[in-house]
Amino acid sequence: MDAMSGSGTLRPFEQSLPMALLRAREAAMRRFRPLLAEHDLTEQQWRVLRALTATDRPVEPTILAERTFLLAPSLSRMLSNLEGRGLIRRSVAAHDQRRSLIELSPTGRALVQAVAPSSEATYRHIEERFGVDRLQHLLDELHDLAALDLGEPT
Amino acid sequence: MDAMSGSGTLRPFEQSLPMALLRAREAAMRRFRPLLAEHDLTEQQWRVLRALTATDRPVEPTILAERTFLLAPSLSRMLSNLEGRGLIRRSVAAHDQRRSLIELSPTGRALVQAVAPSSEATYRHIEERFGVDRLQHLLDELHDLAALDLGEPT
DNA sequence: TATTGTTATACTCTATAACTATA
DNA sequence: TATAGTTATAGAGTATAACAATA
Repeated sequence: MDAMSGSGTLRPFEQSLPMALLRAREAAMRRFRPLLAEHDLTEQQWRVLRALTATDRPVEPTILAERTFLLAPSLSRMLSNLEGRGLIRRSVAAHDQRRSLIELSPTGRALVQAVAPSSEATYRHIEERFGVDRLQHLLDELHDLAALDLGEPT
Repeated sequence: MDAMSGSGTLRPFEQSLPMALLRAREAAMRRFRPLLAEHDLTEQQWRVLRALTATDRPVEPTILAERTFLLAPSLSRMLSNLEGRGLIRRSVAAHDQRRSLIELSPTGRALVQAVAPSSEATYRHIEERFGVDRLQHLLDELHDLAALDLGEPT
C-alpha cells in the first residue's frame, strides 16, 4: 500500500479533475490579475461587472449571485462597494418592491471596456498557440460537463 | 454599441474561458465540499493533503505552495494547523537547515483514505454520464492548456 | 548577500444565522 | 407565511512587507 495507489484507488494528483480545472484557470488568469489590481478590482468583483456586461437588462441580485458563483451576503456587500465607486446602479423593481435591479453605470461600462483589450489579447495568445477550434471544443466540453447534474450534495 | 458587443469585442460571458473553468469546477466540487466540511477541511487544506498523497517523499513548503496554488504565508499557517491536528509531520532537511520537509502522518493518510471513496464516486458518476474517453481527453486538453506559457504578468 | 520560511497586517471572501421589508 | 435582500459574526485565504535563521 504505497502513496500512489494506496488510498482506495484515489486518482493521481495530476489526473484530478478539479486540480486540472484550477491549474488551467490559473494559467489563464495569471496575466490578467495584475491588470484587475491596477483598477482596484478583485476577481469576484470583475465577475460581477463581467456578468452585467453580458446583458443589457438590469439583473436581480439573486440571479447575479448564481451566475457569478457568489453567496448572497458577499454579493450584497460588493454591490454596496461598487455602487459607492459609481460602477453600478441599483433600482427597485416596479412590480415587486423587495426586488433590486442592478446594472452597469456608464463609468462601470467604461471600466470593463478599458480592461477588455488585455483580456482579448490573452485569448488571441491562447488561440494562436492552442488553436481556435481546439479552444472552442474545450469550451463546449466544459459547458457540457457543467451541465451534467452531478446531484445535490448528499 | 450595445451591451453584448460594445466592449471592444469582449467575448460573451458564456464563452469566457475562466468562467467556463470555474463553472465546471463548481459542478465537480458541489457534492464534495460538504464531505470536506464534515472532516473540518477547507478546499485549500484538502489540496495540500491531496498533494502530499501524490508522493511518498517529504515535500518542501515552497514546492507544496506551487503545486497547490497557495501563497507561502497562507500555506505556512495551514501547515501549523494541520500539524496541530496531527495530520502532517514536519522535519528539517539534513543538508540545509532552512528547508522544511512535509509529509502526511498516518492519521492524515487515513483521513485522505476516508474521503477518497466519495471522490471516486463522483468520478464514476461523471464517467458514466460524460464518458471515460471524453473525460480523459478533457483532462489532456486542460493539461496542455495549462502548459502553454501564457507569459508572466506584464 | 541571497534564500527559506515565518510573522504582521489589512482586506476580502466564505459560510451560516438572524433580521427587515415586502409580498 | 414565504421570499428578497441586508446585516451580523466568525473564520479562512489573499496579498504585500518585514523579519529570523541559515546558507
